Amino acid sequence: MGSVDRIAGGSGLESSEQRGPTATMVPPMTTRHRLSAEAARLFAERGYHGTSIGDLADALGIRKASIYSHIEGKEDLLAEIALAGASGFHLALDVLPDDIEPLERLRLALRAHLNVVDRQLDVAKVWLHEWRYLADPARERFVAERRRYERRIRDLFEAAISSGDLRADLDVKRAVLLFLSVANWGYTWMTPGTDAAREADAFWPLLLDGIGSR
Amino acid sequence: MGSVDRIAGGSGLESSEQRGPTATMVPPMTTRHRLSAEAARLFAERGYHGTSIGDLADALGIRKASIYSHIEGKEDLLAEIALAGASGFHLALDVLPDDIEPLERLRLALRAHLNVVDRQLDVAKVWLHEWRYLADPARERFVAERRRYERRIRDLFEAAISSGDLRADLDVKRAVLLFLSVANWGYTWMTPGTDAAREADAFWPLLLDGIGSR
DNA sequence: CCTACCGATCGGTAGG
DNA sequence: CCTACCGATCGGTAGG
Repeated sequence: MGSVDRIAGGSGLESSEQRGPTATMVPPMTTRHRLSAEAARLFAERGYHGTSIGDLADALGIRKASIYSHIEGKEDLLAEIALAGASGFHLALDVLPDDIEPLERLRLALRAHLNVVDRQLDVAKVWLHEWRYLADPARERFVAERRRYERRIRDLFEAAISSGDLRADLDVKRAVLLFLSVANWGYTWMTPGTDAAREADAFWPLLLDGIGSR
Repeated sequence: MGSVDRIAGGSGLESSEQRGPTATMVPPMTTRHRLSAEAARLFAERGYHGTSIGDLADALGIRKASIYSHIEGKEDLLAEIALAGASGFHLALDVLPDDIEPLERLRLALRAHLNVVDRQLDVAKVWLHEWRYLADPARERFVAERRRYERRIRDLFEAAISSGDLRADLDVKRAVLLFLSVANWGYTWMTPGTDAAREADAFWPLLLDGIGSR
């Protein structure tokens, strides 16, 4: 549980591998960072219950008992990754420009969300599926962060209605669900090479104007 | 593996509980049926790797060794449930009336999909998430069924474009993805009491006409 | 970071 | 459907 506090800005869970010869001066990853990254990768691939501490140790090239010098228990890793996912999505909204129209903000929010899914696919998968294996103090915190995120998306919708960019009679609850459906379903079809901004902009007119012929 | 063939029409996975005093003459559930239903329930709740054969035995009130008189291995159950999910979604499309306009068929397809999610929530969750723990002969069959389902939805879109009900310049690939996003994301917000047809009809104008103000 | 080890539980089998 | 049992692995600890 305690290790959750160790997440610094940027969460350090972006990638578990060093870049190739084109990138220069990338600092070495500490074992603690590699542990987080490998845990995200394995939890995403095999699931939390399908990944053993021994699997993690093998991935790091150390003995499994050594894992416990970094964490107190396996669930620490799940809590850390799930909350890092929440941080990633929140941060993506935080850095949105605020001198633009509400509808434009909403468009950029879709871009931002799909971008996080694409750039942190492992973390996003844990954020979507594995969080439910969290036990209660961490689980409650996670659920609160997720609800807060949904509220922030809803607020963007409300603002765009107030400004007249979206229909005044819009079914906000379901419009938010529609937005989140598209945004979260991205994990199924996005691969590391996907251009998230391009995809978001391709979905945007579908959402805005619909699929109908009129 | 072999037990997959035992799925009859309707799959028998609808519910693990007998009805209350209002329903009459409901035939007793065999242990084999209860095993499937409990497995779907537990796999949906705790995940495939988070559910032990002992958990299943406890849920049925028998010893875990007795489970093996019904299945050859734990994965049989996963294959059976995942493929029962595929059957459920396909069947829902099969029974759609074919003397109606393409766009109306598409609307009913959304109803049908959300209805399956609602009525077989446990099976739908396994169909969405747990299938990936399937090993290869069963996994390939599952993936083929899933692709076939997506193709059927795509065909409905193509037909509705041909008939002029949907825009001729529609981005079909992403429109299908939008449809499936909404349909599949339903598992997160639907509860046993949800009116699936009502929900589908509430999402429909959002999809058709969009959320924009024009 | 290691070796050595713990009790509990895992999926599964033998043989009724 | 049961009792009895299997080797392997689980998360985790002791003690360097």
